[in-house]
Amino acid sequence: MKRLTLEEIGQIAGVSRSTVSRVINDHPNIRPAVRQRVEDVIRQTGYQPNSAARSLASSQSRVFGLVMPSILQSAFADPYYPLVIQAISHACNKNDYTPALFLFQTSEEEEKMSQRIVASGLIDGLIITADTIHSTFVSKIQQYDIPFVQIGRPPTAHAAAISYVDVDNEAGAYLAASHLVQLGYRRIGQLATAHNTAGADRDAGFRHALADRGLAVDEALVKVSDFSEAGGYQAMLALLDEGPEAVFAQSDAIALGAVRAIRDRGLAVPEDIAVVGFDDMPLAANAEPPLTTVRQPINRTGMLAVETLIDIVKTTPAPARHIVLPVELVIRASSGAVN
Amino acid sequence: MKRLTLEEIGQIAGVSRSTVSRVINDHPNIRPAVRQRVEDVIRQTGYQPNSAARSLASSQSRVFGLVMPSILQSAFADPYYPLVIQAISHACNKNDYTPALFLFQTSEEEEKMSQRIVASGLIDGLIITADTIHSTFVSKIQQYDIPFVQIGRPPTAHAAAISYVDVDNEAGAYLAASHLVQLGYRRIGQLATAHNTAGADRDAGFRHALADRGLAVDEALVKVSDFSEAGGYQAMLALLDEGPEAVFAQSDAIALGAVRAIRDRGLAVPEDIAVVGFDDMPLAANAEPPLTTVRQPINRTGMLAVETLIDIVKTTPAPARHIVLPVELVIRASSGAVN
DNA sequence: CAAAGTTTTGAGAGCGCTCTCATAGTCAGA
DNA sequence: TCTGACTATGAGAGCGCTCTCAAAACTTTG
Repeated sequence: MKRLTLEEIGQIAGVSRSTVSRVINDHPNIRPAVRQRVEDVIRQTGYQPNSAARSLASSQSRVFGLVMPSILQSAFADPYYPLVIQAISHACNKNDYTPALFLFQTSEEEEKMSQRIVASGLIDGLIITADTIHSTFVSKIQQYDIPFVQIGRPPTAHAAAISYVDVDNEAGAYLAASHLVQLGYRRIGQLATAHNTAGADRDAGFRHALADRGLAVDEALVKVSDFSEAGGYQAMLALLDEGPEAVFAQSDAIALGAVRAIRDRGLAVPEDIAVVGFDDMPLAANAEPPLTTVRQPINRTGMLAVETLIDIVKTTPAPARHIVLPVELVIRASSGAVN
Repeated sequence: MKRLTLEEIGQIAGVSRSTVSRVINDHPNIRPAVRQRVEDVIRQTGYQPNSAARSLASSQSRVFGLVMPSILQSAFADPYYPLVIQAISHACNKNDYTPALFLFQTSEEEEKMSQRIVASGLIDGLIITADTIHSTFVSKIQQYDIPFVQIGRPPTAHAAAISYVDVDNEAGAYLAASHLVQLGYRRIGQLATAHNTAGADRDAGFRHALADRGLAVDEALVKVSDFSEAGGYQAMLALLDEGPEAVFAQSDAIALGAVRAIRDRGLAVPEDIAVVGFDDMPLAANAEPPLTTVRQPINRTGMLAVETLIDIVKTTPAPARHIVLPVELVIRASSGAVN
């Protein structure tokens, strides 16, 4: 199955290379009959334009890089990332872009790859996620003129200049915490996370909710975890010593770990301690008890990240775009509101 | 930061484009002094060869496609896949290849993309994983001359002609089941899976182990699950009615679901029912109780898949390579062997 | 029906590399 | 010092597209 060229397709269809190129790129001003004829030949031969030649001539590759600058074992264990990857992959497929994956496990790896990513012309734009507050990747990438969008709000200092797609973490946490207050719980704990803006925003929402209802936040009831189930388990064990009535976990994985810890101490959810999570991962609904949680639209997040990036690539230089998607509270048994 | 070309690097270093090209591609027969001078200029300027031009001229892109032909929600929920992706990404980084991600959620998506993947020249080779027995992707791809390796054994009918990297699922299951028999359990159940060769091989190992020790397999004690925690939970619920003393789960996620089901019925692991998993995911060690399981070398699997593919790309046509990696039993508390 | 405009098509250069082939440079041996 | 055998370097074609510009084919209009 020898690979054909534009020239050969043109020969078969009796037109020039240029005309075939016009048909492929959907240019106007082609006689309908000619367009039809060319399209038929393309379909029959299964012709696919050579992407190297294309990107050399047009200087764009239709490849996006999906970058996760600081992937730790524990970070990738969070089922959130596979879902994001899936969403982005789907959005790329739909828009005729190819997603290339760049995961960095060490800073040497990051260092080595950055240069390649930025300067080889292989990549038209970057979607950056799983970035931590202390990461230097974004500031490094900003020095080059490669377009990028971040998933999740960047640290405040840079947020204005960077395009990003985020979910309304603060509102979500506010919803979750308010829910617990309204159910009558007073000693409300939080399983928080560090070094990421999502965690910071969820923390802020949690605090606002309590404050708005006249409750003081007892710092002893706030424990720091990572985003894993195991982290949630450990943090909850510590929290249990403080005798909480309810707990807001910053992710579903953390919440599940918390539930396990609570039960291992011989207590029941929600009878003894109510639990609310965040994310609404598939496993939240299947958990025992089903988890009250804050649903975030991962698919839309991925889709919008890709579409925004396409937009930026087309119109560079463009003002930074900031998209914040709404979230919703999903009430299930773990918070004690339904039985 | 304008992008430089070979020609310009040559000008700065006082040599021709050809010589610079030789330096970059590590050709012999360059005076050490010249090579040094050129390398200095490259380093100082941060020059990166344009990858489109490179692949147009050399007709290879140094991009591999990572294909998951039939990704269901539940399949991707298995923490196994993120780890495989991570391993492959790492191996690609190391070997100066870029991994492009192709996840197909529907067969239309698969259809649309296959042609692009195969004929556009963007991709030098394919790593295929998460393929089911009924998938048609591999047979479709075989009609083209694009090199590929599969992760996991293909169905027997095609296995001989296809290069793959697998782990010794049968031996692992044999180890796991033997372990349970040796501990004195007799009514040993299995939480199995369908439509995948790994599951079939683990099933075979399970049965051999029982047979070798004179135990008959009670088919009522074999329940089919998918690879998710929720699936394991449901299947275990069904299995519990048959009164098993021990259970071999075909994955850690399934095992964790099983543990949850057992406890929900008020029974204890391992006191009432022993549980053994497969995979040795990070969460197996952190589970409560820690999970006895079969460790498979995911990192090596990914690394070998990439290295094998590189080899095949270089030497096409090449005989199919079959690599089967050893696994080992990791004994923890859930099987009742340690307390 | 000719002139002027408009639409459609083709020719040709060029994108930044690789790779072959020819030439310039180096060195040993006579 | 000159010749033959290497080794090191450069020139040039070509990879398969896109895109500009000019020419050809058609329309419209006075």
